[in-house]
Amino acid sequence: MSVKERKERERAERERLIVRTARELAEQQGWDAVTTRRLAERIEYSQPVLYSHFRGKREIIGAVALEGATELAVGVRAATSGANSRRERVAALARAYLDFAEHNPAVYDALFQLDGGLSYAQEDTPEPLKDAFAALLETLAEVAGDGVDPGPFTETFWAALHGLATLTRAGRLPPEYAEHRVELLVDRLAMV
Amino acid sequence: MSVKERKERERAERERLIVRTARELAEQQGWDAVTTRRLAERIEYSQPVLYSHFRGKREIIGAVALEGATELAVGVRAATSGANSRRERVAALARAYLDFAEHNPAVYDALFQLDGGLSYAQEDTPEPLKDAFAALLETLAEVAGDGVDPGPFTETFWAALHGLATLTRAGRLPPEYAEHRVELLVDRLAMV
DNA sequence: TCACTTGCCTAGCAACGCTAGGATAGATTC
DNA sequence: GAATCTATCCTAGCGTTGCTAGGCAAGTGA
Repeated sequence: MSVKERKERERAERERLIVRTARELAEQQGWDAVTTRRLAERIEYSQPVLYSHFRGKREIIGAVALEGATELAVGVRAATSGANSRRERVAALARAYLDFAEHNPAVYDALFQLDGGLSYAQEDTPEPLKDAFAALLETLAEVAGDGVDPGPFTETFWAALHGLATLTRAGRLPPEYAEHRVELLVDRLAMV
Repeated sequence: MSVKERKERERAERERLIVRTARELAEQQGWDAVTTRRLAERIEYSQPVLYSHFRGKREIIGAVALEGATELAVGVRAATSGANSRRERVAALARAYLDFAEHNPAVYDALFQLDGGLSYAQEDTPEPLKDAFAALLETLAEVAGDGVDPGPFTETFWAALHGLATLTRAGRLPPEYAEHRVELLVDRLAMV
């Protein structure tokens, strides 16, 4: 049975290779450059191999998104755990979120801009996505304010961060006041 | 010379037809369905005719975006002009913005999600885009708060609205608390 | 009437996502 | 050790995309 196990291991390894390569390619040249042909060439297999691991390009994007969600959650928790006041925690959360979006634009797109075939905000939502939201909720719940439901409050704060992240990166917002905008968000939205 | 004038008129008319048709098709079936072939068929001309008006598909998206920017500005100004208090004006602005995004998803995408080849937040930014931002600024400047630059404040508020609009429509936010989220944004961000 | 310009269409290119079907290499059986 | 069977992977190709070259025909001016 060890032959079968070895093959399964190799197969899993190749799947990780596909996701990693897709991510690298997307970060280097954008998702438009991630074609099935180019991706296949980079992993040194033929195109149809991709389809033995994923239903299609969409599912590959989804796999990158899930990887990103896990990292985002880790990043946010790491940033907030080092802060001592509620105000500092919220600011750290905002900066960690925007940093992630800035330094991993392709992954961020896979998560929140592109169609990766994932379901959001539902029962069958994949665990990494739920957990990323939970990471935000943990810090934001304590600054929602009296009588304000932490869920919708987190959603609103998150939406604001998402707007800043996407509009800034798309060149729709001038970069000079970036820090000022974050301060505004933290000081006004959070009840600290 | 009247022959030449007639031809110019007809040409301008056909250009409007292209933009209008692209917009209709995009609203009906999404931008993915707006292929040059389908678009050409709908306007009852051949594909290359499109390229005698626009450099490519991107520029057609850009044209739809500019049309949308004008309408968005009109909508926001109409909504705010009917409100009597600062609080009401900001709330009306937020609702008008989100209504526009909800009822014209394809146009909204052309404006803020897709690449229409337009430049934003710069000197050479097309007038309709500048004016749409100005429409937001007019109402939001009066609630920025003491010592807060209205520009970055408007940018921040806008980003929050944009986040709500896109995440809601993409199914990333549950629809049930939509109104609650708007209230939060208005009550907290604006100094009313 | 003839030349010329203008405007449009047919046909085709390279690249896309995805798939059918055949070849080959390895495991299993006798 | 030879034969068969299975699983794995590749070649080739389909239909579609954005975009363009080249030719035809209708209308303009001499």
